[in-house]
Amino acid sequence: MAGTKRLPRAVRERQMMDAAVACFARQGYQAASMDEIAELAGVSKPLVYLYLHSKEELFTACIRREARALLEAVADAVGDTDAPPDERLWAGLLAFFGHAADRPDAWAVLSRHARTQGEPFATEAARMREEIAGFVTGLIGEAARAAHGPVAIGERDVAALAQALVGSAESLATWANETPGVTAREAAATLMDFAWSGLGNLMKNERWSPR
Amino acid sequence: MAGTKRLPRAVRERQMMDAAVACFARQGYQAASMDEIAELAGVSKPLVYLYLHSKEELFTACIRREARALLEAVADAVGDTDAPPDERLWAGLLAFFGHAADRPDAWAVLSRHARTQGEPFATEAARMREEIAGFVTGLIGEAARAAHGPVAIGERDVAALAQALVGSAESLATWANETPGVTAREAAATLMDFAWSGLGNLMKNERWSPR
Amino acid sequence: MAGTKRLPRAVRERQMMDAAVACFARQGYQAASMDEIAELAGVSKPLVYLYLHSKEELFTACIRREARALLEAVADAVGDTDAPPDERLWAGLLAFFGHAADRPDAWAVLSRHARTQGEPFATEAARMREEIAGFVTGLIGEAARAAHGPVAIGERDVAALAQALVGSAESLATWANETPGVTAREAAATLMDFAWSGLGNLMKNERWSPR
Amino acid sequence: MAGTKRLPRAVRERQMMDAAVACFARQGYQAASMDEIAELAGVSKPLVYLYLHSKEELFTACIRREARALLEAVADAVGDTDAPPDERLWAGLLAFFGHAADRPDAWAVLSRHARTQGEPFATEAARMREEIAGFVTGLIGEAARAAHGPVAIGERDVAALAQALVGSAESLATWANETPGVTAREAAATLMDFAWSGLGNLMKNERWSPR
DNA sequence: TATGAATGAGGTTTCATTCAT
DNA sequence: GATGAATGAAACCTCATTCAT
Repeated sequence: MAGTKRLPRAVRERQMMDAAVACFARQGYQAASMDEIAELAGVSKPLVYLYLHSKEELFTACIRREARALLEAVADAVGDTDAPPDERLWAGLLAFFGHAADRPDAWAVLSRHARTQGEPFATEAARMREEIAGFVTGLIGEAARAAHGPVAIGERDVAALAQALVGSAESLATWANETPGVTAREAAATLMDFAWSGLGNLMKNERWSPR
Repeated sequence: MAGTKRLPRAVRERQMMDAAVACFARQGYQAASMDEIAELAGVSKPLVYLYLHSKEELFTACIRREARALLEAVADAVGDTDAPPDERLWAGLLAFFGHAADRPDAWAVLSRHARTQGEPFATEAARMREEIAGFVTGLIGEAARAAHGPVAIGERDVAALAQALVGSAESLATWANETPGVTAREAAATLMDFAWSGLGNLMKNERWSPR
Repeated sequence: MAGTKRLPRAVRERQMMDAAVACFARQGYQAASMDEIAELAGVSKPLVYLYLHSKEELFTACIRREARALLEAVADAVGDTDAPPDERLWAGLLAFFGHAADRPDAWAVLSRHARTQGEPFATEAARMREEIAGFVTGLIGEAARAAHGPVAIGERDVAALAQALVGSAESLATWANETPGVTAREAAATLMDFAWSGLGNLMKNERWSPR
Repeated sequence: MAGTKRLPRAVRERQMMDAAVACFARQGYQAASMDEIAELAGVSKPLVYLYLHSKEELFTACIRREARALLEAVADAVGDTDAPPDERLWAGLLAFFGHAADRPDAWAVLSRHARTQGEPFATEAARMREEIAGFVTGLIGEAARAAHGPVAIGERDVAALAQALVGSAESLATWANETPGVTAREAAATLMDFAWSGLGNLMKNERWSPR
C-alpha cells in the first residue's frame, strides 16, 4: 500500500514537505496531523519521522523552504541592474504577488500560520518579513532620493513605514488569493500607486498634523 | 479550593473570558487548554463549561466581546460630529491604536488567532475587519472629496485600497505592541501621513504605470 | 425559576419520581442525568438530593414504586374469590397487560432497565418477577389440578415453566407497547391460549421426546 | 507493557472484541469503560481506537459478531434436510440453548444490553431476533401443518405467537445461564413441550375464551 | 529503504454531588 | 422549603512518537 516504490531521499523529502505545506495551510500547525501528512505524501509515518524528525522540525523546514523560494523570486525579479528604481520596485511587487498567487498554500503557511505559533516559528517568519521589508524600503528610499533629492527621515520613521508597507502587501496578497478574479497584477498596481505617491509626499516632508 | 468566594455569574463569566483572552493570545486557539484557562480564571473546569459551554463557544465569545469593544472605541472617537473628516479620521486612528495598545491580548486574539482558525471564527473576525475598513474608507473618501472635489474611482479599487489600509493598520498596531517605546500616537501618525498623502494623489488619479 | 411554589414533600416527591421514571425509561439508568430529571420535575437539583439522596436510591425507589403498583394491579384483579381458576388467570393477565399499556414508561423501567443495571437493581427487579411468576404458576397449577385431577410435575419443571411463561408475558407486553394497534386484551388472549392449552397437555404428561 | 508481543491485526481485533463482550456483558454498554476493555484485552486504549474506532462501533461490532455466530449455530443445526419438522425444531432449540450456554457473555450482550441501549443497537438486535423468530415460527408452522393439516391463523396471531415463543426462549436461556445445574437440554425440552403442545391446540383452533 | 504494530500523555467534555444562603 | 454556585472524578478520544522487522 501507499508508495511501495523506493525513491531517492530527496524526492521523498520533497513529497513530504509538499504534503505538509498543504496540510498546514488548510488546517494550521496544531490541527494538522502527522497521520494526514504521511497519507497525503503517500508514505508511512515512520518514514516521515526518519527524514524530518519531528512535527516541529517539519514545520520549520516548510517555513524555511517557502520563505527562501519567495525571497528568491523577489530577488531575481528585482535584480541589481541599473534600471530605474520604480521599475525595479514594480518588478519586485509583481514577482511577490505572482509567487503568492502561484503557491497559495505556501503563502498561507508563511503569512498566517508561521507567525501565530509562537517560538521558534515566529522568529523564522519574522526573519523573512524583515528581509522583504528591507528590499522594499531600500528600493523606495532609492527611488525617493532619485525623484526628490536627498531627504532625511528618521530611522524610526523608516521602520514604521516598512511595517505599513509590508502589512499592506500581506493583506493584499491574501485578499487576492481569496477573492476570485483579482489578479496579482492588480494587487501590485494598487500597492504601487499607494506606496509610490504616499511615499513621495512623505519624502517631501508633507505631513498631516492635528490642528 | 481555587476562588473560595461565591460570585455572581456575570462576574465569573467576565473573569473566565479575561483568562481565556490571555491564554488564547499567548498560545493560540488550539494550543491553549481549558485546564489552563480555568486555572488562570481561578475556577474549576466544569464551571467554565457550565457558563461558556465549549471551547469553541468560549473562543467565539471572546472574539465577539473584543471586536465589539474595539469597534465601539473607534466609533465613539469618530463620532458623527461635523468636524472635518481628517480630524475625525485622526481621532479614529488614535482610538484604534490606543485600544490595541491598551489591550494587547485582545488585539492579538483578533488580529492573529481569530483569522487563522478557520470557520466559524474567521467569519466573525472578517465581519469586524470589514466594519473597520468601512469606517476608514468612508472617512477617507469623504476627506478626499472635500479636498479634491468629486472623483470617481472604481469599486474594485476601493476594495483593494481598504485591504491595503487595514493591512497597514494591523501591521502597525502589532508592531507597536511588540516594539518597546513605540506609542499609539506614533503609529497613528505614520498611517495618517501614509494614507492621507497617498490617497490624495490617488484621488487626483495620479497613478504609476509601467512604461 | 422552576417551581417557585412551595409544595408539601409528598407531592414534590411524586413529581420527582414521575420525572425520573420518564427519564430512565427513555434513556436508561446511566444515560439519564440528574440535571434532566430535576428539570423535568420542575425543581432544582439540590432538592432532588434532599428528598431522594442519590441517583441510586432514586432509581431503586422508582423500581419499588412501579413494581408495587404493577403487583397490586394484578393482585386486585385476581382476588381470592372462589371463581374458577381460569377466569382468575384471565383477569390477572388482563390487569397485567393493561397496566403495562397504561404506564409504558414504568413498564420499560421494570422490564428493560432495572434488570440490566447489575446490583442492587437486578435483585429488586427479580423479586417482582418472582412474585409475578408465583401468581401465575399458582393459578395455573390450581387450574390444572381442577381440570385434570392431581398431577405431579417436578419442582424444576414448574420453575422452568414459570420462566417460559413470564418470558412470554414480558415479551408480549413490550411488543404490545411498541406496536401500534395491538391491545392489551389481544396480548392477554394470546398468552391465555398458549399457556392454557400448552399447560393442559403438559399436565397430562404428553411430552415431546426425540426419537 | 501489557501484551509485549506484536500480533497481527486480526488476532488483536479478536482479543479486543472478546474483552469487550465480557465487559459489556458484566457492566452494560454505558457502564463499561474503554479503559477496562483495553486492559482486559491486554492492549493500550489507543490501539482499541485504532482498530475499532469508537465505543459505539465496538459495541455494534460485538453485537454483529455474536448475532451472526448464534444464527449460524442455529441454522447449521436446523439444516435444510427433509427430516421431520419436529426433529429439526428440536435440533434448532438444542443448538440455540447450547450456544447461549457456551457463550453466556455473548448471550447477555445480545439479549439484555443490545436491546436496551436505543438506536442504533436496538435495530441491530431486533434484526437478529426477527431472524430467530422466523426460523422458529417457520418450523412450527410446518410441523403444525404436518400434524394437523392446513390451518389458517391470522397474520397478527402469528406475530403475537412469535413474540411469545421468542420471549420464552430468551427467558429460559437466561434462566439456564444463571441457575447452576440447569442444562441447555432441559431448557430446550421445556420449550419444546410447551411450544409443541400449545401450538398443537392452537392450530386446532381450541382457544380459551371468557364466559 | 520502508512499514505494521503499539503506546504515553494529554485533550475536551460530562456527571453526580455538595456548600452556603 | 428551595436554590445558585461550585467541583472531584472520570469518561471518550487523539496525537506525536517509537519499536521491531
